[in-house]
Amino acid sequence: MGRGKTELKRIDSSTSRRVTFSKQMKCLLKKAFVLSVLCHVEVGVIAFSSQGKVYDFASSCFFLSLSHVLDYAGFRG
Amino acid sequence: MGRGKTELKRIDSSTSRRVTFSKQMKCLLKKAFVLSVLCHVEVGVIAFSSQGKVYDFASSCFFLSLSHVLDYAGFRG
DNA sequence: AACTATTTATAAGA
DNA sequence: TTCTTATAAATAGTT
Repeated sequence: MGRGKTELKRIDSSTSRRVTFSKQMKCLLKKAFVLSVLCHVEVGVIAFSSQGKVYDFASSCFFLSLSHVLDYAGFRG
Repeated sequence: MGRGKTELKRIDSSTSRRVTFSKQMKCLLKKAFVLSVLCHVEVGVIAFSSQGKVYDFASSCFFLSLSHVLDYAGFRG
């Protein structure tokens, strides 16, 4: 989106990649939230940035927190 | 988006709710995929429709499949 | 299940 | 860099 289509490939510049991640991650979480409300469904999103920071959204306590689920299941580190 | 802003509340009509879910879910999964490629990060999305159907995306085998992770962790049914 | 007017997201630019 | 803006993408209501 924005000024000109972009290729579907890893962004080379680490600075651009971080900026894009920050912007798109925010919107992804928002969209998951909106979807869960409008359609009354359970939605969970989780992502790990290259810095190892976790970003997540879970629509209800059913998921507790997806990151916690992953911890519980031993799927991180 | 679309013709007129919508309220951030559950869509009453079950038909509209299903149509909206189908449309938005598709885009949510696409956005997660695009984010994972552009920014080279691990992303996972999972949702359960009111019909109990699972929709998910996982950027790599690190997640295996989020739905499998949840099964493994005993977080479904 | 396609279309389209409008909103939302965002890539570049300032 | 934080804000702006032109453009792409998503989408609500319509056909």
